[in-house]
Amino acid sequence: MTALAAASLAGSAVAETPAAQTTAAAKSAVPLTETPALPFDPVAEAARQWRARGWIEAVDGMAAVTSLMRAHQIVLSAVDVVLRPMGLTFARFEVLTLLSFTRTGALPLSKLGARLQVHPTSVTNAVDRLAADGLVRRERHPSDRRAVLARITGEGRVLAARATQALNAEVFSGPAGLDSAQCRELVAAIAALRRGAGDFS
Amino acid sequence: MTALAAASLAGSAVAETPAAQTTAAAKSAVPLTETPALPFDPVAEAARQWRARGWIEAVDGMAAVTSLMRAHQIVLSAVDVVLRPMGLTFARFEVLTLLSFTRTGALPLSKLGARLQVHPTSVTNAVDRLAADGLVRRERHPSDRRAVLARITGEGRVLAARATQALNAEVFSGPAGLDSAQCRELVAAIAALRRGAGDFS
DNA sequence: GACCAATAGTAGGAAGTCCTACTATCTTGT
DNA sequence: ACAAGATAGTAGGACTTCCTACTATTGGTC
Repeated sequence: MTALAAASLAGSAVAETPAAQTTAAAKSAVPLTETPALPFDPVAEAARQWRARGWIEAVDGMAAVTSLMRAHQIVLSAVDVVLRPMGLTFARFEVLTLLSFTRTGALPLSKLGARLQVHPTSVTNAVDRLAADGLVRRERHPSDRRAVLARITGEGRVLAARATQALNAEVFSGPAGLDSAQCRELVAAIAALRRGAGDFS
Repeated sequence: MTALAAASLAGSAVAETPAAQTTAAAKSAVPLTETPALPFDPVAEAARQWRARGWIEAVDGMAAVTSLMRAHQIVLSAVDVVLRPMGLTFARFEVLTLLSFTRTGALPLSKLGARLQVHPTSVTNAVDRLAADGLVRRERHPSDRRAVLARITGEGRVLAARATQALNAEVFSGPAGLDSAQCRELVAAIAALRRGAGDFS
C-alpha cells in the first residue's frame, strides 16, 4: 500500500497519459504491474484531505511517509526487473556486493547485519539462499564459536560483478528519470531522516 | 536490506553515540530493532566504493536507491509501532482511511488498488483481513457482477479515527525528527521520481 | 573461579509484496 | 448477435521483513 489518495474523485474519468508511460519505459524495461497512471497525484490528494480535516501539523509528515512507501515500491520493482533474470534479489545483491568489497571476502553474519542494517534473521535468510546457490559459503569463525562467517565464492564474485554492472547501467544511472542533482537532493533529505532515526554517527 | 556499506572499516571501533538514540527515542517510543548506530553513514561509504571503482555515473542513483530502501524501513517501523497495538498495519490503515474518506463508505477493490497503487492481490489480502476483524464488509457491486465492494463498518470508522489520530501525533508530526521543510523537500524529490515512473499525470 | 549478562545465530510464525495462472463477467467490433 | 478482448477478483506460491523465543558461547564482575 502506498498512497492515501482521496476517493472524492471516484467518478472522474481516468486519462490514459501515454506520455508518462513512455518516460517510464525508457528507463526500466517493463513495469511489473503497469498501474494505469492516475490523473492526479494521490499524495497531494491525501494532503488535501488532511488539511481539510484540520490536521495541519501532520500534513507534511503524512505526505513524506506516504511518498516514501511508494518510492520504495517503485525502485524495488525497477531493481527486481534487472536482478530477477540472474536469480538475485536486492537483499541478496547487497550481501554479495558487501562481501565482494571486503579484503578477505568474508564477514560474520552479525557484521553483515550491522552494515546492511537489517534484522539478524533477515541475514540468516539471505545467506542461506545465497549458499544454496553456491554464491557464498558458510564457515566457522576462527576464534568465536558462536559466530558464522559468510564467504563469497568465485561464482559469487562473478555474479556480483555482472549484477552490479547491470544495475549501474539500467537503474542507477537515473532511477525513474531522476538526474544526478535530483538524486542528490533525495539522498540529502533522506540522510537527515536516517540520522534522526539513529542510523549512524 | 538497505545500505551497501563498505566493509573496509570492519576493524574500526563502533561508537555508542547515545545522542542519536535519544533523538530517535524522542519521536518514536521504541525502535523495533535497535541497530547500534554505525560510526559512519553506510550510504556515503557505498558511494565512496562506487566512486573508487569508477562507476561515476551510477553513484548518485545507487545512493538514492539505497537511501530509499532504508528510509522505507525506518518509517514503516515507526508506523508499525503505533499501529500494532490497534491490530492494524500501514497497508490496512491506508485501506481503512481511504474508505472513510469516500462519500458512500464503499469502493470496488479495483478502485482501492488504483488509488493505493498496489497489486490486486494485495488489495484482496488487506480487505480479507480487515473483513475478518469486522472493520470492512464485502458486498456485491450493484451493477457489475465481477466487482466486489469493500464497505467500511462503524467499528472500522472508529478505529480509523483512532489510528489516524495516533499516527498524526506520534509519527506524522515530524517523522524521525524531520521538520516540515525537510518533509516537503523529501516529498518534492520523490514526486519527481513518482512522476517519472508513470504514477500519475 | 563461578555466575550472570550480553552477543551470535537459528527456528517458527505472521504479514506484506509481487507474480503467474485461471474464472467470471463486461464491452466492443464486425 | 456473437466472438474476441479487456477487466475484476481469487488461488497458490515465492520472497522479504520483522517478531518472539531459544540455544550456544563469551566475557566481565565479585
